[in-house]
Amino acid sequence: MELVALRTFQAVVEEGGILAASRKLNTVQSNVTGRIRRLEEELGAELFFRKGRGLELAPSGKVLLDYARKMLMLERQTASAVRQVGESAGELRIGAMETFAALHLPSALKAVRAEHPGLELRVATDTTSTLIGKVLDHKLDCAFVAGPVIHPDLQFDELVIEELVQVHAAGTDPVLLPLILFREGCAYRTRAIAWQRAQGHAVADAMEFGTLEGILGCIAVGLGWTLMPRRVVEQSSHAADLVIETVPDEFSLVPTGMIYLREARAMAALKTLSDGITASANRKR
Amino acid sequence: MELVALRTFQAVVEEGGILAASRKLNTVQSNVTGRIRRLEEELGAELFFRKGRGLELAPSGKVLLDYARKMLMLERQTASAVRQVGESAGELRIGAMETFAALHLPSALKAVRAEHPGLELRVATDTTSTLIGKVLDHKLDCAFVAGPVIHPDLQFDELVIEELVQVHAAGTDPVLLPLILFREGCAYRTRAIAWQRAQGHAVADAMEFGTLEGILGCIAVGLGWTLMPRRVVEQSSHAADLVIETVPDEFSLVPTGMIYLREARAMAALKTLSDGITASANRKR
DNA sequence: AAAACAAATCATTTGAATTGATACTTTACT
DNA sequence: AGTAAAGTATCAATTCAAATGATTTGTTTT
Repeated sequence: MELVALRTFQAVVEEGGILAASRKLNTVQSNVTGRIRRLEEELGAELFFRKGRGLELAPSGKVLLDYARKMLMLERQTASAVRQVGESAGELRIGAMETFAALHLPSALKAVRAEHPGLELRVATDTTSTLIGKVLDHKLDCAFVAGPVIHPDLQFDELVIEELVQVHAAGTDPVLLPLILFREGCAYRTRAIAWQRAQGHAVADAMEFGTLEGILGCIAVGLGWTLMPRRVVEQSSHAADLVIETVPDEFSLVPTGMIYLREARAMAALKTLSDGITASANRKR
Repeated sequence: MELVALRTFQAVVEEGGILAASRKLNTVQSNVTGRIRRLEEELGAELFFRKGRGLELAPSGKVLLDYARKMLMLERQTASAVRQVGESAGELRIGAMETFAALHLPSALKAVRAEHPGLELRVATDTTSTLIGKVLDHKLDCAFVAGPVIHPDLQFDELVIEELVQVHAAGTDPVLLPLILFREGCAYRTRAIAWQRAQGHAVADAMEFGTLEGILGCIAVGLGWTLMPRRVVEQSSHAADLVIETVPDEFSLVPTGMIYLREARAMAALKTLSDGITASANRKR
């Protein structure tokens, strides 16, 4: 099976016919007919029902269409990922949860810049689950996420233990307010919900929000409450308006660390980076 | 990019050289050299470092290797999935959680057999998450899983609400015993753990076990406790030795239903099947 | 220095995919 | 019914990209 065949097949389905597909693919009709026929021979399956004029997708075809889409998607990803490696030589692509980026990255990045002056640094913030996927796909060289992460291809080095606290505005009662959280996949989300359950509170409708300062701003004006690392709240520009409540250890303590592919390039820079994190964490303690 | 190129690339990496790869692929050395060179041109990346005699995988190559493996894996899956469709004409492939299979399937299958006499029935038991994957990959026509399932390509029809109860052996204290559960991905697992947390109990080390009767057997001799649908326990051959404790609604009630691809073939048989389930559930109530 | 091994290069060949023309089938219109 | 239009299948001729086999270049090993 070759990808040309799958590209052709997909075009026929999407254009609704062989002639239309041939135009889209800049080739002639007989060519498309032939490629489809060979694909059918190879798979030993009838992909289309021939109806004199026009085709109708057969059951096998529907199945193949799903897989063809996956493969062609993967082909595009492959090409872009491999090209990126070249472009990202001398580049360190770092991912981090937004809270982590705000709290720990700045000083650590300074250390990396000092030790590896030629290295360009890129930082992308996202949720833990998305970051894990991006590291696995070589889209990022490393990422700072809530742990523990257990995966055969990934190394997880625990660096700090983050203390989550409950935050709400002065003069409001969090029990009555909705939970405000990052979008789907946020590692603190499950903690917040588990804690609520444990307290016997129904979980109030959770709002989702994209940015850290945005969440704290909403909370400061009394729109809701959230669970967030203590130091993030203390550093925030809204700190004056916010009330911090401690949370039992089993819900509050989150091991947080760096993940990277076990067979990583740029090991030296990664070491500098993680050392920078632990150094700055110790200074703050 | 074509799959021959990726197959060649993979062979070179795995055999550790172009000559060895050429032998494996039943072709000549210059051929392999050419395919690799063209792949490098197309991707605009150096995949190997040439060291006079022998090659060394370059960073871009490492990335490509990961993706090549994924694609070639997907190619095999594609071929087998498409071939299966042909073979499985006149076949209904059903997946179910083991508990569900024991409890609800038998009578429903009888109904299907009566209405569609020619249809061959296959049943595979697995965990909810695995079953979802298999339905998405067209490996199964439908599956009975713990809901709710929210996915753009899947239809989830809720059929029954399962009541989970705590089970342990007469004369034992479940608080002191380990939790016994199905393997990773079991939908009742998170329930059991959430409930334990809510009660303020530490979650005792969970044991994992493959079969339903196996779990109940272990529990009957006092090895642990578990969370399981009430009717399964009542029907079990070990029922006499087991003690049932009710669990608060928010942890015990599990919406359970049938999933299938929105664009499913064999709609008629699926309807018969789900009707059979609801009919038998009503009879039991 | 010679032998052995591995990869790159290149002229030549081969064959699988493409082309272009033609035949066939259904649908739409008069 | 008759005809035009639109779509697909088939097939001989062609083409071009990939495969071949021999040669060259470079690196280890002895």
